[in-house]
Amino acid sequence: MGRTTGSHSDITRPKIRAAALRLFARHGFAAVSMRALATEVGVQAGALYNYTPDKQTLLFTLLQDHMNDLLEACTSDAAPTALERLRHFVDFHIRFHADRPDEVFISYMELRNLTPENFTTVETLRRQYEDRLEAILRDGAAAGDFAIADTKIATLAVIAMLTGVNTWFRAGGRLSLDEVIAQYWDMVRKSVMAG
Amino acid sequence: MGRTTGSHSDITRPKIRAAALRLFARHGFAAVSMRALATEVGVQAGALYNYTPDKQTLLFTLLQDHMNDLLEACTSDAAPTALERLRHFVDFHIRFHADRPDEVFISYMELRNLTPENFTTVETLRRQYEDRLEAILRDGAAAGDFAIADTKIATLAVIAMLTGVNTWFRAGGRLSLDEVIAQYWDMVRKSVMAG
DNA sequence: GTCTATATAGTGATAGAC
DNA sequence: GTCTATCACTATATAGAC
Repeated sequence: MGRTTGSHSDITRPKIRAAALRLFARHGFAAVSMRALATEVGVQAGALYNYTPDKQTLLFTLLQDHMNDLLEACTSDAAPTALERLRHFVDFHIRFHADRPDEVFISYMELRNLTPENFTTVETLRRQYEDRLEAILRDGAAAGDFAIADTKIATLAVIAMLTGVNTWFRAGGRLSLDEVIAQYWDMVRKSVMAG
Repeated sequence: MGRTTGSHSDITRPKIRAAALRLFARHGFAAVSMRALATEVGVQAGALYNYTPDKQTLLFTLLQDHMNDLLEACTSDAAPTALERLRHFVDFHIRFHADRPDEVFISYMELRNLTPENFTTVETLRRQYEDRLEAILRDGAAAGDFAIADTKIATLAVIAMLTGVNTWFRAGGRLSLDEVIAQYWDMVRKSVMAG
């Protein structure tokens, strides 16, 4: 391939992505204008449309990519027991989400700003992630290690608890991420354990 | 007092409140125009300004009222043990929030659309509510009934888990609210209990 | 208290020069 | 690929008639 002869695509595209994540998380999708986004990137508003057909697609791409990253990173743990796989899930979930506060925030707050079709797509991916945890809980319950009345509710309860870390955790704060994970693991483990 | 001679204040004010709650929850504060709100109420846009000085104050009032209602309803339980007070808190929290899905949704999603001063006010009220739960957990830990590494983290973990019910629970669904509360109480109780 | 009309500013998206 | 300029529309908030 020849030179890019002045193309800024490789530079501008990631800058748009980073600026959109930051601004959408800070002010909300509806409150961020394409002009404000362009200013943050350092281009004029019209130039953004070389990278996205419209504002909606820009939001959808951010959310879809985030969910795909999550599913790809959430590898099935090879551990033999459900308890060990649950421990791995808790550790993974907190770490992965703590690393991407803006993506996580937008993924929860801006779902209602997706078109119905785009919402369905993202929702399907989210459901797949929940199913990974539910499978662990069901296995543990079947083996008699866990005492869970309803695995679906337990799944949602655990994920809500773990994702809640993002609302307050800041690196360099009173507690390290390892300490936080240790306490959440203690609480999650006890909450599902049998007698 | 005399007649209201044609005043619609007693009718229009609650209609504005109800319409704002519904529309802000459905589409987001920034995405709802004063015109759209007026249409939902059944008046012209200008008439709304007889009831609120601006859109920001309208949002702030909704959130502030919600937090005040929450703090007023969350009466200190007279139960002697921390375990019983915790059980009361779990039951109260889930029921109160299940009754007000729009208020709860807006209170979490639209905090960033408050001015800094208004945000601080609402945040202070939210902190007071968290303190009610933290006091229970601290008492239980001091009595040796609970095994909690850090009461602040445990407080946030439990509240995140309980509030998560609102993201999926719908009256008339597979499970009754009583069944849901029973399972969440089981998980919360186990998660904080000692040995 | 509600209306109509309006001031002032901003919106997403497009066209065409370079 | 980015720019300038622009279209068609919408936004919040206000003024004054009734």
